Amino acid sequence: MVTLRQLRYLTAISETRHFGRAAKLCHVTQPALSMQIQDLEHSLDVQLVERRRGSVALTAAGAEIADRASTILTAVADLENYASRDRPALVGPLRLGIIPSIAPYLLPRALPELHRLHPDLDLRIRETQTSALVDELAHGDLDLILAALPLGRPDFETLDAFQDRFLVARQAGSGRPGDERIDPASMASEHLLLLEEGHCLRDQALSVCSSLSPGTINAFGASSLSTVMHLVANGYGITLLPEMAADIEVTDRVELVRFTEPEPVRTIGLAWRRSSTRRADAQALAHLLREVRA
Amino acid sequence: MVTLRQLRYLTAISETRHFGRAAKLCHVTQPALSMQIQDLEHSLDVQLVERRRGSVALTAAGAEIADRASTILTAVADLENYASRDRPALVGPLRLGIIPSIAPYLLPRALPELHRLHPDLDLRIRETQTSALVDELAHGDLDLILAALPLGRPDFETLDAFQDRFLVARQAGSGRPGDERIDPASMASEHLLLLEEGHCLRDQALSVCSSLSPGTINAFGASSLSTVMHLVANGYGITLLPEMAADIEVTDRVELVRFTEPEPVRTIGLAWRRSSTRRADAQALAHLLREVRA
DNA sequence: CCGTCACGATCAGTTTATCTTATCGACATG
DNA sequence: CATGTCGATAAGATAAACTGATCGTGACGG
Repeated sequence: MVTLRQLRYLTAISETRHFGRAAKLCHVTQPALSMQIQDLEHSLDVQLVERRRGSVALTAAGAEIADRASTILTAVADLENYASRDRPALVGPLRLGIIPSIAPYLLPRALPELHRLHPDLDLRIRETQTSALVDELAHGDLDLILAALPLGRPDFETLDAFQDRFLVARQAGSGRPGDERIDPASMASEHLLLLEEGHCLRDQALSVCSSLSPGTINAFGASSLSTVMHLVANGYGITLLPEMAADIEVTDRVELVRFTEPEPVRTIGLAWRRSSTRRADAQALAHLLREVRA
Repeated sequence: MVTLRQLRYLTAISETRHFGRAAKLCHVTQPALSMQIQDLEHSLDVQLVERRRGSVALTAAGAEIADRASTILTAVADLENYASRDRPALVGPLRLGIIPSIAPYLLPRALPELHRLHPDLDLRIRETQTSALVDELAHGDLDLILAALPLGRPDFETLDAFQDRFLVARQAGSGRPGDERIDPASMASEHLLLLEEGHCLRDQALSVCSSLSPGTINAFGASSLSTVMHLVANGYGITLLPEMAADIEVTDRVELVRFTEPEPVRTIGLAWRRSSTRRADAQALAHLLREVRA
């Protein structure tokens, strides 16, 4: 009979590729884990692990089973959390993922408030790009992510927090006086600086300026908005700046111009696994985010 | 710590609403089951079952947890089956659901052949309407269903087996000679006989004859095609007959007329849970079904 | 009003599962 | 060839789970 314990041990093997370390991960001794894996192999009648000199590897079947096991364990974890579904929101551990184009600008304002209003919240923050956050959320390594929506994941539930305008940032004094608004279509001739591949902000900026020919795009994307803005300040080009970053990234060597109506925006919101029970947390957090932004 | 055993026992309670019978279902004694349920309630810190005089009922939380438990147990069962994924197809137990407008016409031809070619197949057939089959497949009570596609379930994988033409069946001699084909739009004035609500064939017929006003539809749907055809034979109206039923349902008091091009068809195919490992079975079965139809 | 029944809870004792510690054997590496 | 790493195995301890007997409560019938 397959047990959850066996599945847990198998996923530990899958993560560590090492019996000893997997055992430590599961807080048991190595023989205990070895035996459970053997039991699992016998009850499924398939070899799951290749014990080779030097290192272990999962067989094809082992990888597939480990993958399914991981899904099942996440479902069980969500079931366990469901019990405490009507506890007050924002209490206890919460693993929150945030994309890099939000975290540095929102956290300084949100964290003090969050700590003041919800002192019992044990927040663990992870900052990385959307695709990694999505994977980790699906896998159960995160409880909630804050990113630009939509994510296109039917297994997630989402909640819009607010809209964030895109502005054009250019070197101070480089614009003709009097042109107060910029038409996205008119940006074709400018030198647009962008983040490197993988940042959703890059894709959003490109879709705002869809008329740009690929040749005018800076091939060497920067890895942080801060770097991009320093380039802008020194006249290397222009960029699209999310409004929420304006406070922090804008110096007096840079000026901001709004787009013509309808102004392009990105929708910032929260997402969680449908099977998890984080709606209350998401709603409370979204409310707080709207507050600190105002 | 939640265990699969506890989840199994809970689903048994959910199905039987009775500790004793649930225990029998799980092949344990009642105290064993009672204790596991109590353990589960303690580890989730929620009351799952209301022990009332006379009968037991699940609490709201209990119902939700039982539902999740059932999903998890299905996933585990599929994981267990995955091990034997590359065994020969159509061997061992296979629970197959078939809709009523297919089963009586295809089974007489398919079953002998199936038995001849796959003597080791232990086939259990369930015949009921699509919606029930879909629920049972999702729940893990069936392995495969044969129905009119699409089913609109992203958690299912499907395989088209063949197309089945719709024909018009009317009382013999009731048509004007020489009109060899019927235009779906021209059926507005006829008296269309249909199966009762819930049969997908009824909905398909209605969509073929979309121009029909609701008033001309027979309000008292029959519960079997056979009954409908007897009504047709006696001049009570006409009906749409799937071509595969023609052999069996058509007598010399009934005549069939084909529709004008493009002839309306239904797509018959197989569906299984994405997480299960029934593609090989489905492919083999679809192949055999195409053979016996030819 | 009391005996009986149905049903879930509880208890005691046994069986089974799982764990730990100690050790083995195979294979590297210096 | 000594040493270290790693997974398997063995023996005994501990924990989990089960059975069979029994209890307590409420329903029902005479």
